[in-house]
Amino acid sequence: MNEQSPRKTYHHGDLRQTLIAAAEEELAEKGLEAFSLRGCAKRAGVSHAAPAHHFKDADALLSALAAEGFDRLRVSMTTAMARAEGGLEDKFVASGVGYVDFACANPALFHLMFGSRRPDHEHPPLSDAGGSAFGVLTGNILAMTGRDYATDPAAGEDVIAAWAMVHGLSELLIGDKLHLPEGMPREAFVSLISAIIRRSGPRA
Amino acid sequence: MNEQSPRKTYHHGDLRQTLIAAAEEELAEKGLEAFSLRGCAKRAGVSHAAPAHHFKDADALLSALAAEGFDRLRVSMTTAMARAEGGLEDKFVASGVGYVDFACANPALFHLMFGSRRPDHEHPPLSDAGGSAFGVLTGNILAMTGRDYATDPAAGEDVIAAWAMVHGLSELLIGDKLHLPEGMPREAFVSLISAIIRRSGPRA
DNA sequence: TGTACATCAGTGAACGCGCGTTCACTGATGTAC
DNA sequence: TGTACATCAGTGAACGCGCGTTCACTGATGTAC
Repeated sequence: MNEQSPRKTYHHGDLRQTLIAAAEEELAEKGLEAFSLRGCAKRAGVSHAAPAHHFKDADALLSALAAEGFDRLRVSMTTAMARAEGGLEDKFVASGVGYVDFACANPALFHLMFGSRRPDHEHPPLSDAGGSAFGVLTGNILAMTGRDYATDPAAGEDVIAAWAMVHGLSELLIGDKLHLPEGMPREAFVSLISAIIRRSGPRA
Repeated sequence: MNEQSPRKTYHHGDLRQTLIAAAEEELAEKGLEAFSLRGCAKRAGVSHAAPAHHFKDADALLSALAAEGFDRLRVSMTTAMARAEGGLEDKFVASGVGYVDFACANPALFHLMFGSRRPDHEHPPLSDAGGSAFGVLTGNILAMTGRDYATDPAAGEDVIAAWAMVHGLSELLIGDKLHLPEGMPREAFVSLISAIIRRSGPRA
């Protein structure tokens, strides 16, 4: 759905979801700084006043997009785990690679999710999605150490260390701060970040 | 120098530096998304056309501010190291705490330095300042392992691991993603992040 | 030391732009009877 | 099944706003002689 292909009906049908997709495009191309509701409406092929029927303002649209981002982050982590061979630690490392891969594939969205105060992170659809992604990490720590983050304060250090490591890798890669060899093969890349993520894991 | 206290002379004297300070205020209060050159000029107490004599555009001003940020980041790291007691590893950990402290004290500036494409990171004043801060980290790795990042590819993993960990901690803390206990004493905070940073350090 | 003049730094009015918001409207859909 | 009506979703013109940019200007400073 875009401005090139005008709709046949007066009503759109699924403008809400179309606007979220348009917002992702807008964000990826213009960045958060130049993001505008009018731009999203144009991409969705509707008049600039139409979005008001679905989202109170730009921040509400960005909140919905961020929630979708957290869902996709969770899926990226669990998919990578499901594909991984080996033991619990290998699953844990794979989930971290999934986290980093998501960030590298969706830099602007990742930035919205973690580096912006525009989405309302207290709003249940968003906080729930964030909590579910976080749950993948705490679940892995629980499986490896037997310590439950929800009830055992001692699990905190393991959880923070693992999260900070994958998050830092993601941010530095997105910001192109790590000058990795040009055209580094995927295999070597995964091997490098896996070794680093493993280092952040719970103590044996 | 601000709009409350009008200058006595027609010429400002040091508008360039005043504008950088004003830009930092503007950034901290409004964020990158609402940052404007007119706002900086107003804070500096000059007409909105005056900055053009010192900076080509807003991005040039932000580049100068980012360079200053990297200088201050480096100082935060080296100061923390100088104060630390113990061996090389303790110095290394202290430099990481200095990194995290800088980020927490200057969230908007940190965001400009690492999360924005608006500053020109290739411009020598900025890339040099960034390189110097990075040099503190590689210097510590060299001191601990004997491996020189500049010449020894094997040092890369240690450097990336350490940087990613402190950077990830910084971002998560700034974004208020880690729900640390309310009013956690400084000592406990330092102890927690020190343990985590130590985990990312070079292998014994 | 004075004077003339070039250059520099800051002013303030004017401009066009894209933004969010409002509003009366219209076309489409759903529901009561 | 048909009709009347309420509600919903999208339109397009209008608004005021702050933005960056341009421009002729003016006051201050530096320099040549």
